[in-house]
Amino acid sequence: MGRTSDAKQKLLSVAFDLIHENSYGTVSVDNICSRAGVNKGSFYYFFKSKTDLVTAAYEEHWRLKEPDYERIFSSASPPLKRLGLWCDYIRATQKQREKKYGHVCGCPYTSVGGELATQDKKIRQKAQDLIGRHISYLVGAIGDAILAGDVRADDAQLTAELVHAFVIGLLLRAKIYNDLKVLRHLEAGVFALVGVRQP
Amino acid sequence: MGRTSDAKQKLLSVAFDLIHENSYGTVSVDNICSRAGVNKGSFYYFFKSKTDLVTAAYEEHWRLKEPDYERIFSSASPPLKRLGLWCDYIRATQKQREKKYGHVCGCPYTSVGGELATQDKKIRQKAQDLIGRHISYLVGAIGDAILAGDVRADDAQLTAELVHAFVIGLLLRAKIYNDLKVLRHLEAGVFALVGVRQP
DNA sequence: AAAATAGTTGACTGGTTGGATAACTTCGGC
DNA sequence: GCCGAAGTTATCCAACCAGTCAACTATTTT
Repeated sequence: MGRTSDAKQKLLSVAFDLIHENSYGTVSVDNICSRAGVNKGSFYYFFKSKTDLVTAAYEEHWRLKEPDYERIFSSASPPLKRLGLWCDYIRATQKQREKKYGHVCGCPYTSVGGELATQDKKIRQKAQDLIGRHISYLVGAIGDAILAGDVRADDAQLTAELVHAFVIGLLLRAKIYNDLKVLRHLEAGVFALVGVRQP
Repeated sequence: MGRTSDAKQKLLSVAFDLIHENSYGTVSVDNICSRAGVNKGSFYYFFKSKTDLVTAAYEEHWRLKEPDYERIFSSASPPLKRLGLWCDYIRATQKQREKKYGHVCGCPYTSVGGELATQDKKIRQKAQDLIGRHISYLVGAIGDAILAGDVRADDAQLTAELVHAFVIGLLLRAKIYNDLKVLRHLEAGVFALVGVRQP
């Protein structure tokens, strides 16, 4: 009952775009509202603070991405293949965003997580949460690779964390250099970290 | 001639601390001035903008750190030993800053570089510049390791870039998790990336 | 001691910030 | 056809923002 609206969805999507393209600190609630075509009063009807909006926007973003992760990390593919598909997916996503935003923008979760880690507990926790979900997909693939004997690594959780660190680091480099060529050696690094036996 | 002052140095050091502890976006010129005990008029006597201050503060910070890098990467030590010393140095620095700031703060250059990569060209370029100086030390050590046959890697520049990506990624993880334990496996990752032959 | 230089002061500007609010409109269910 | 829930609107605010400025003071050179 009552009237319906797509304002909330619009705010979530615009907030994600604007903050990913710029940064949390340089995007104001006014910016988000005017780009979304929503009044500020409506904004505070749906969200109790800027922090709140951001955590919701990132949660929503992951919700939309998760099916892709399910597909990529499906046990239909052999474990090392899954890691390769994941690398391809990251490159494709970054390429598409570069086109959309006119800039390489790196990893959305760790960008905002890093920016606000020391200042906003809720955002830091949401970043941890989303990172954890990524890592558990990696743990699955790396664990299977270990079982299959494809790989020198022996601790799937630890190795997944190192691989994740490498990938977000490479994405950060790509953002700072504004250059997708930085991502050329994504697989090389990932495979070196898991210790693939023979090319 | 004319009167002398340590206000400029004070501003550089306070700006570095405050921005590293928080972020560029949440630290204002007023914050920096009041913590440094300097009036805003004096600030704009020494620096023409906030951007200007930040690039100068990071340049100054590197100037003070460089002697440590000269020592760590001195060819007096065998190449893999240099990488080990570097990992120890990173952990020690992070530990000391955690104590000082009450928080794990990650890599100062890539934090601010990532925050402003899409928005402030001068800061992005300064970040690239400082990263480049770090990497050239890594290239030296990895190049020597390759010559000595210690390592499976064969392209020092490329490998140094991957190692750097891994390290800034791990530092970002440590910041987001506010936990130095994340850095426990720093060497493990670095050595896996360069492909050390036998433990 | 005068002139030139180097640094200081604090009030000021115009615009923006996150957030609040009260009156209003639109709608589904009865 | 009316009631209450859901969403909208315009306006307001105090705090804060980066940056400006003209008057002032301390120091060194001549």
